[in-house]
Amino acid sequence: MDVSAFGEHGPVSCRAREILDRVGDKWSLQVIALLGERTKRFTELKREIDGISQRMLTVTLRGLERDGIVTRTVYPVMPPRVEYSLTPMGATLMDAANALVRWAEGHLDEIDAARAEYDARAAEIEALKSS
Amino acid sequence: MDVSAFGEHGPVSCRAREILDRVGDKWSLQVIALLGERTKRFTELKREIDGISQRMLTVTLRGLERDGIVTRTVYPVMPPRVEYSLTPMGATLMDAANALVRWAEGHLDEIDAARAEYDARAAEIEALKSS
DNA sequence: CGGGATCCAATTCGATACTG
DNA sequence: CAGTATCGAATTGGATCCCG
Repeated sequence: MDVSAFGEHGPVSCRAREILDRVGDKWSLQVIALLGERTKRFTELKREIDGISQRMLTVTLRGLERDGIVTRTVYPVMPPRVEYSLTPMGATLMDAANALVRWAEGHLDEIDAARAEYDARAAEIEALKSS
Repeated sequence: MDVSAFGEHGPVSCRAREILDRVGDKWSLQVIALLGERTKRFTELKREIDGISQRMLTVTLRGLERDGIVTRTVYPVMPPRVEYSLTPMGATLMDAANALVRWAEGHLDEIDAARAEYDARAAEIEALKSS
């Protein structure tokens, strides 16, 4: 197991966490995934991401734009037309995130099982305490 | 660009987000990284993770344990001795997370630069508005 | 030593209303 | 259409105290 990728003892992985804050937040990954398909407009993204509020889509896109992961192109027409797409750096991020997404999909059942067992055991212990 | 790993249109990536919530939270990744080195005790982890409170270390470890990512071994001695280590599944998660951590480390400078440029441009626009 | 329980502050996020 | 602004609810996390 190669631990060095996380840094010697902490500080580096601490820096890495800043990026995980970005990609790991509630919506960024889905936005990146959808923009990986192709350039999309604001409303298009909002329609495709179930449950996101307009506010959070704006906040998420601004954050990704600030970090150089997506580009925002405004066409000065009426009504306004704004298009979002991944930067080259954003595309490489999507590739890296794929490893984690694949892991998640591949272990969902295992995790569900682990949770069920853990919760069952916790309930058992709870039952013992009241007896 | 392979988008299929994120699912057809949303629901799957939604499930995947549950796992990113786990690995992407404030401390899990660092805990996993440290346990990747070797089995460690509670206090050892607390000492090595800068800034973590005892409460959050407990909460983080419980969550990882519930998901079957770490094991918790209690030795019934006085004073108490509790050891944590990665499960086999936890080890594979660490491998997957490495891709993202490497990406983060490799793009920190680029992201910092993008942020600086974005902020500078925002400040410029702000200056224009007040003139 | 390894927590559990509680309280409090900060942050996050959704709903709503308004705008060029 | 694509936002901005504001408010309040919910969540998160730190500090503190206590216990076996």
